[in-house]
Amino acid sequence: MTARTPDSARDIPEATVARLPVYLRALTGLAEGGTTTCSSEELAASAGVNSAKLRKDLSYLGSYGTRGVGYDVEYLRYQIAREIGVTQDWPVVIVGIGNLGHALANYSGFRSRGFRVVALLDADPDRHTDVVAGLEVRSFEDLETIVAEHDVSIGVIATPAVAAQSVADRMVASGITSILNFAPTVLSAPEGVDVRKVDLSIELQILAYHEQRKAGAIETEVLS
Amino acid sequence: MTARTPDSARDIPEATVARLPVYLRALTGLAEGGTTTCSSEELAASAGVNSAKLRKDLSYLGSYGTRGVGYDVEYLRYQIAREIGVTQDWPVVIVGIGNLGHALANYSGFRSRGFRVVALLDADPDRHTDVVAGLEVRSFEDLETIVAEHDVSIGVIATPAVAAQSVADRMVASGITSILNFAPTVLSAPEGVDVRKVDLSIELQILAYHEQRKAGAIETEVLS
DNA sequence: TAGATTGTTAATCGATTAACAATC
DNA sequence: TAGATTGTTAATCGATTAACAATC
Repeated sequence: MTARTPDSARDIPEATVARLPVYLRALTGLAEGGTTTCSSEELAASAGVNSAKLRKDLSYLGSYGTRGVGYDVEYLRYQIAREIGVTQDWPVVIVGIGNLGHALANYSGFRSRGFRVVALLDADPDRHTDVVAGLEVRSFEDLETIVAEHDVSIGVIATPAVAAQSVADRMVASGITSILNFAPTVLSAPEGVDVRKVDLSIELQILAYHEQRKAGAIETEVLS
Repeated sequence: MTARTPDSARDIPEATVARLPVYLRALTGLAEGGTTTCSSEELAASAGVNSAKLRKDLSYLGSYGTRGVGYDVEYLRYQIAREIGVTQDWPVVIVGIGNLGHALANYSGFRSRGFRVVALLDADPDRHTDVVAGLEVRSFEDLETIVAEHDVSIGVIATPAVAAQSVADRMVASGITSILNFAPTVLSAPEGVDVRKVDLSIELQILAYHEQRKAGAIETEVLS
């Protein structure tokens, strides 16, 4: 009867969840470099966070370190991977095989992190002859069949903005419960369906905002 | 002598800055749909946030609404665009013209939001004959010349992870002060240089984490 | 034992939200 | 004036951070 119950994995703060993949990547890097043990200070440095935050984050998962020593790289890596759920294989479908869908289909970082692209779908029949990343581009009409066949729960949307909501609705209807949206539009989805958005131009706009303020500061200096 | 000084644009919270581009997009959508006036409630709905947060965010910029009436869509759109800095044109270079660089170069959302891709660079000479999105792919060696010529302050990195840090260093040396990094690695940059990261697989891992917990919840239900 | 480093506490900081006075 | 909706206040919530007791 210890204080640490196996499934106390319950409420990990969102901010921590978002950093776990970063720690995972850092640990993989350390392991590849031959490091077998590391301190919170070292791991924090390779993940680009401060060590207090790292230790606090890890404390939500359990006590996987050794005081006075640090963390076993391989052991911690496995524990985090298990916590995120990437020790298992996640089948994924990508809808919208334009430039971005093409890039996503070929992105090796998915496969190496537990995601397996099982199908590429596009509404445009002209694309159905294409083979991208070793997969034939199929009709969007095949969505339900594919989701059922491969037990897909994660869908990626890389269509134009106008099509995104109807694709999302159809994904939800077919049984998908997590959506990664690259289309520049806000999607609505029922309770229980997670939607995350990656917006390329928003990141650039945030940089522009700060850049503008830098320029402003210089102007002020020059004028004063 | 009002309470609102034009340059009190000073300290806008980071969380607010990150949402301004979302509001901008929502306003553009409303304008295209023919809406000329909207309430905070309506705008919040199309941006996918709650209205209290929206009003609080807008209050950092100034008082651009009318009590009892709402906001003039076009006026507010302009004010936000000005605040972000996208009323001016930002020249951008993209380094690394693989699948992702290709997609980024062709992404129309950049151009339409005040970003102009002035050059595509790649270290691989085999790619230097390619024309992508109407631009010739040039040698990475041309970076300094291009940055100076077009007064580029924003760089986009879409290279493999191993090359990213050296590309970033070279960008900084050439005068670039904002970097958007798509390579799956943590970049270090000197004080005064902003780095933002977009990591495709991290978003998918966050979804997997939540998906796994849904599955766990179902299992628990079945077992009980 | 002495030195090192974790895991946790508590203080601080920033973000969200509801409620409502101000005001069109 | 009455109704509507903003802009702001204040309370709450969650995230970050420094500091340090626990412990290898």
